[in-house]
Amino acid sequence: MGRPKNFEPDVVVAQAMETFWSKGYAGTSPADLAEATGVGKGSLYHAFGSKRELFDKALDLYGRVGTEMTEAYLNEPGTAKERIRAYMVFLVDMDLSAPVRRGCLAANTALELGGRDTEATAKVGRITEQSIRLFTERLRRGQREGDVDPALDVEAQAKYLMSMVAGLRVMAKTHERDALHGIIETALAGL
Amino acid sequence: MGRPKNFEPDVVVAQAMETFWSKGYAGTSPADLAEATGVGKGSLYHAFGSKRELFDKALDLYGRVGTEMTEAYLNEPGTAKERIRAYMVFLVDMDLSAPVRRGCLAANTALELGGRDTEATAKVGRITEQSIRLFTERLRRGQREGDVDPALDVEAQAKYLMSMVAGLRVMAKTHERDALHGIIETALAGL
DNA sequence: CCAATTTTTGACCTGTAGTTCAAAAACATT
DNA sequence: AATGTTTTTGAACTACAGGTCAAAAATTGG
Repeated sequence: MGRPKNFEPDVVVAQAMETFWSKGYAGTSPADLAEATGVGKGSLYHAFGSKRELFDKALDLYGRVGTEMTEAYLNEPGTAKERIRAYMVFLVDMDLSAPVRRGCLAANTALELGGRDTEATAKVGRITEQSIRLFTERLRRGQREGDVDPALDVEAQAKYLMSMVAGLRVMAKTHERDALHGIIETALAGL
Repeated sequence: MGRPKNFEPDVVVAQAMETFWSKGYAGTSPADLAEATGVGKGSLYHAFGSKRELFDKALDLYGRVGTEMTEAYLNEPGTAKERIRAYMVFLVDMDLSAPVRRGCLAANTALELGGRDTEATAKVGRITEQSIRLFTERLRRGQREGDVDPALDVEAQAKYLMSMVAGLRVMAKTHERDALHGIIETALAGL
């Protein structure tokens, strides 16, 4: 009962995510969010409480979608190295093909809010850990299947790969496709 | 002639740099800058024109200081690998020992303003290129001195190292010293 | 159709960002 | 000490950020 919502909360969160992604947290105003979602400011506040709470949901969504994509890429047929390379190339190409170079929402948040905003930082930390876990699992599987050196310290390698991904997405703000692809090859030479 | 300034512009730029570094560009208000520098808002505008122009000077200073430090670290006695490792460890430890995790001003700027603000992005790009050049030169020297494989593609390796540094400084927002040092070791295993 | 409930709308409010400016202050020169 | 020059000070101003609220609108149940 009651008047029905004329928007889908999930799609509003997704639209908000896009906006925060493009403009940053501080750079996104309630008016921006209203315009991006097509929902009135008042309604947004009624539904989500505050800009910050909406951002939290957006960041959660980003983490879920990112995890799904990572999982999907890593688990397609191929060796661990091939799949990790494909994943990195995908990320870089995605960054570069977007009209505005927005990088990684989690990394952006870490750099914009990190240190001051403990909750946001913790959330980014969890997203990061999740990615590291996926890399770890994929490398272990590679060891079982024989395409990854059994002596490799997979935990250390996974953290290294995570760091690599973060670095690539920073570099994507200033560098071109060829340079980035070259970095990927260099980074994976040891695998 | 005329009333003398009661502040050193260079010092003010340095203080502004620290503030932007800690709080980000959008997160730093003119009032913050006045407090950090001890100079009245009006005087700041009189001397620097706008928040944006002051930020430009701060970013330039950051680039110069960063380049000097990189040069100093890379050129102390030791092999290329040893010196690059020492430099990375230094950066990470510096990030971690600061009371507030502020990362790298250039990377922060790239992520906060990158894509929208072309001039800031270009400036970050130049700082990045400078670092890459220093890595390249140090690796070449290593080749001459016999501690770096002569077959190594030093340009590609230098870009890779730059990306690594960027990644490490993002990771420094959420991870601990041990993990970061581990990443450095993994990253340098191929050298 | 009335009551109860929930959402929307749009006006409104407080605080601060970013900037400007007029007047006073501090110097050098004559 | 009067003049010209440059800087400081502090108030003032516009715009917008972030958020609140009262009233209207849209629904369901009785």
